[in-house]
Amino acid sequence: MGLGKDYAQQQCSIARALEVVGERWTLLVVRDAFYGIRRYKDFLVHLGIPRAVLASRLQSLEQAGVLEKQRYQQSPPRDEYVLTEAGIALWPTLLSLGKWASGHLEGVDTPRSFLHVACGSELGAYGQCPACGDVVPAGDVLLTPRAGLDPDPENPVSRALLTPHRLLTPLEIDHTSVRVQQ
Amino acid sequence: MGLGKDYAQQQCSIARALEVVGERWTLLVVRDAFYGIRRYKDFLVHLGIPRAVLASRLQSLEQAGVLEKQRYQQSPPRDEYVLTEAGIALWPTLLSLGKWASGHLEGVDTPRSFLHVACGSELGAYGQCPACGDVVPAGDVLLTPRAGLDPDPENPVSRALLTPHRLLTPLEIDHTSVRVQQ
DNA sequence: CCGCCTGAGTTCATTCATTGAACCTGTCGT
DNA sequence: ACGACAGGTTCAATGAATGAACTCAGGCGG
Repeated sequence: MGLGKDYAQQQCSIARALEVVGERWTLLVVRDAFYGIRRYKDFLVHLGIPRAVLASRLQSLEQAGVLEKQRYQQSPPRDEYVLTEAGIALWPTLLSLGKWASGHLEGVDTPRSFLHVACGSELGAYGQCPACGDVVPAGDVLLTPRAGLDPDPENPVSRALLTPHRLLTPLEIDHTSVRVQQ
Repeated sequence: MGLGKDYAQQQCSIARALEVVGERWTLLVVRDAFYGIRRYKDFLVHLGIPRAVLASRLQSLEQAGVLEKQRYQQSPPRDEYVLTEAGIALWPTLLSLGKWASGHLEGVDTPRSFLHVACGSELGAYGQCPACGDVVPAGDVLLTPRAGLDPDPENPVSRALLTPHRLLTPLEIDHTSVRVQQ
């Protein structure tokens, strides 16, 4: 991002965080990684992001240690992008952003719930489970669509997200008859 | 920001949040507002942001209901920008961003601590006080400089932030002999 | 009353980033 | 041999950010 070489900024950890995840599209890529999206094409289809920008964001997230490339087939060689431990640690940030928008912006409905997979209760603002009281790790969060979610039926990734789904587990996507027109 | 008219994005609360606070500089303006900065000139001096960009960000934050203009003198008429309740609700997001950078990025030291003003203990990742156990509201957080913080002595806002300071309370800034050269 | 100062912007040319479309590359199935 | 496919790169056009200069209204000192 390059906020300049100013002292105040380089020293502030919030500014440093924003240099890594503050660019346009970056946090949406990370969100999708939590949702179980792992492949270039699936990010492309789900986000509607220009190919060059996606390639650039995946590369900088990898360099920052947020995502990691993992080979999922040898030939042709294909990699998928998986959240590292540092990437998974962004979960509270993403959750609090989402909770903020649902609670404080006009006209934002909440088309998905984040539930504690063990007990089914909806997470609080800090990611804690109101029933158990504990902070729920991202892998134990169940992403569940709610009434009002209106996905693009042409979009196989949106369709796959209609099924309740644990964060971080790979999404099963039906790629038959999909053209990426971009 | 305008991420396009895609359904998946418009419906996702994280994407909606990013449309409001996801642009370059925006979250740093909000951070400074938590630090007690309220005036155009002080944001300018502290952030080193271009004037036009600052004016545009302050305006969109006001429109989004994150900041509110308050008149602090009648003549000449001067306003300051103060966080609304919705703006204050961004505190968990900012804190988790900062904690993430300190904990998971290379070479990020933590030049400031966030302490619970009542007991002096340092906040955890979710803004909770490890001693009291409760989540500390932003107004009860004491921002404290730590060893290694190396402010620009020419910058009166950086200087003012050397004193431990409660979030959200206006910063007292010595404006004598400051030139804004930009 | 005059000229200068201050805070809070606006204007504008230059530079930089994003966009969308087209193209490229290695491999596979047929 | 041929097309499809995943995962990119290239490139022209557009839009946003930058930094410097300018504006404007209201004090203030002399």
